[in-house]
Amino acid sequence: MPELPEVETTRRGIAPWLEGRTLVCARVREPRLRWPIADEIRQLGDEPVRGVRRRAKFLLLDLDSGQLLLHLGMSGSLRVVVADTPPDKHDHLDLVLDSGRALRLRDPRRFGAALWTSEPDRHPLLDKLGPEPWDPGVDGEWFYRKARGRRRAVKDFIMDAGILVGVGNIYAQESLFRAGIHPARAAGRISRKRYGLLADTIRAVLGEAIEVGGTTLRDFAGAGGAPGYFRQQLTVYGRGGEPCRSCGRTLRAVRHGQRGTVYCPRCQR
DNA sequence: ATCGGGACCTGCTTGC
DNA sequence: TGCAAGCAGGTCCCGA
Repeated sequence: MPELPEVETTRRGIAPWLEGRTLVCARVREPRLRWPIADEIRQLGDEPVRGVRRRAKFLLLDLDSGQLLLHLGMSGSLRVVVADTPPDKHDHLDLVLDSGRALRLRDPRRFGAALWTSEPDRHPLLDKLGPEPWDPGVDGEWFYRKARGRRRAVKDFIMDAGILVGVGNIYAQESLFRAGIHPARAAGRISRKRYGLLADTIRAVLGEAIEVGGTTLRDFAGAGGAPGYFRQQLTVYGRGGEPCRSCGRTLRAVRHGQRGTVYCPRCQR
């Protein structure tokens, strides 16, 4: 479900309910997520929430004793609920607040995570991450240098969180279409100029998706339950076999690795 | 060093 | 209508 725009939409939705409030306790119903829910989280009590930030697709809750990291994986979502609301089958974790509300993590596939670090922003999983798409220096020249000698498909390259964070399967396809780049083209065989366009395009696509509250697929909704509206702006994702909105040619759907990929064989080279 | 593939899960859609 | 296969937004880790 969540790519960067969905995570950022979630962050904006939950932050006003958390910041300035005190976390009273955590209730763990199912600790078996991608990694077991950290013991430190179970033992939390009476800690003011100093901030709710995002790094890549992690949500970071800054507390005085350390930092709680939440990842939504493929199917995770966060809602703010009245604390005694009966949990759904897949509601694995509640962070109970002094306001009588709780931040509730739901994740049917359990690819998500709830982790802990006593050193803010220094969890091992954060250390290997590349820059955010909006970080200064992420431009055509930067991509071009990073891609030197690489033969792998540019789609895989831009989805590699060690290179750049925040580009998942939906927005990789959308960005490559808008930039006119074939998803299977070798990363090392793209010019500075085209990478410059791609860098701008990735920021534009992600930015537009954040502005409209992300993409609603299946059951994604923001923290308040409102759907995201980027779905209406998807140009290639999920449209294999349908006509290209730019040239009319039939969009091709292929499988690259294990992931579906749709592109226009005429507009993307 | 770089890469491709498998693995982790459940639920919904599709096709026989 | 029932059942199985296929597919889904992420990403770590392994072996080649």
